[in-house]
Amino acid sequence: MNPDDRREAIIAATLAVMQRQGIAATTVRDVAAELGASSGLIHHYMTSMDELIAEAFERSAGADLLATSNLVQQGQDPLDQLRYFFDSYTRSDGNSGMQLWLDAWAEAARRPELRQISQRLNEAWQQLICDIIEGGVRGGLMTCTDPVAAAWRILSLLDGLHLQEVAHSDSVTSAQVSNWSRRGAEIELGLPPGTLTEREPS
Amino acid sequence: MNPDDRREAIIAATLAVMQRQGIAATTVRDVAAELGASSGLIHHYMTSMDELIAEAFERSAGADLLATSNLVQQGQDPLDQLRYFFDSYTRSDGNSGMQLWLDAWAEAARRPELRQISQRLNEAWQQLICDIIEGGVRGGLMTCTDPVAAAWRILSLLDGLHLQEVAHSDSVTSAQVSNWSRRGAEIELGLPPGTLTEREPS
DNA sequence: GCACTTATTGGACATTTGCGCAATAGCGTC
DNA sequence: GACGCTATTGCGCAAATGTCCAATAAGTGC
Repeated sequence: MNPDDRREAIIAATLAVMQRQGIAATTVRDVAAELGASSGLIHHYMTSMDELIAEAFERSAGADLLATSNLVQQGQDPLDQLRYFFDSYTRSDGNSGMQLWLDAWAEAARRPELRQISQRLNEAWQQLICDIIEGGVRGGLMTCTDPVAAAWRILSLLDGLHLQEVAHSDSVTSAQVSNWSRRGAEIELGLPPGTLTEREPS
Repeated sequence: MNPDDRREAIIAATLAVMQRQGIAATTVRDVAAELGASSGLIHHYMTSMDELIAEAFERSAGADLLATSNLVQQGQDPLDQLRYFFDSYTRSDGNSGMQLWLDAWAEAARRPELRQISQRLNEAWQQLICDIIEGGVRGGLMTCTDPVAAAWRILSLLDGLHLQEVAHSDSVTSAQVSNWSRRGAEIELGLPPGTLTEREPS
């Protein structure tokens, strides 16, 4: 197989294992089994386990960010963009992605490569929200005196609620994450209740 | 040594190792070394590694909750209580406590006993905030139509910001966590800016 | 002093881990 | 068809880990 393709296949297999078992429980042998290849092959392409994990996480989390960013672009105005943002962030396609983030945040203190990636991606998420807010304020659609702080708050609120949902699904449900976070953003930006309500699937 | 004291000593040693190396990297042998005893002794008092970790985490996180709860009691009115709450939650005595929470949330999916404890404690934190809000609404000091949701939002916002501070200290600083979360609560509860500002250390 | 309980030790055991290495297979080039 | 490069294999190694267990030390009540 083409080396580049093989590398991609290894990363994809790693991601599958990571989503199924978590970062800490991902082993070279599991990845090899997922790939249907030998464990030696993984080391032929990757220097170390850490590199493998960091690369796989970046691939997954980066794709999510890009997807959301693209979806936001489709919004007609800042309010519409924010609605798209929440639709994308609170979509309920399993929580494997969020569990990965939980692992990454916890491991960040001890894995420098992973830390760098998660920090960069989180800042990009914040920037995405910040741009929407600044557009909304300019257009007179939103009220906000400190878009940077507000963007961090909205992102942190979402992450904090998602965290509860993933870690303690009995405490906070997926629907509550969606409703409560949207309502929080409405309050934050001086929007009437219901402005950011989820689109009805047609 | 007295069995009860010995048990406490084991838990204290476990906590020290957990804070130094993280939950996932805490081993029985490390705890034994920290204690200056043999590894067999740990298993003589604890059924399993999971129980050991869960108990140590509960001891630490439970003490934090109790301390904050006691401090909140000293507040003269709900606004004062909320101020005490933020003072306690955003105090900067190192982040080892928050790193433990990050580890616990990430591990919750894979360690049922730990999950149960973290869930119970998080619900208690939410309840603490919820009680303050309900008192504030009753007294006409705060505006809030859904105290349960608002309490989850304030807690999640704090956790989400702290998370950024602990995982990516370059992105969000301790002071920003304090300022931004207090401002967020003011917006949430319809309070004038500055109402929840940190007390000046006299 | 003697039996009995319990705290404590130190190491054995099976398993799992990341990683390395010698051997093999596959494929393109002359 | 021979050669050479590299992808790939499969196994082995050393280290680490949770758990268990037989042996010993230390009390403790009679």
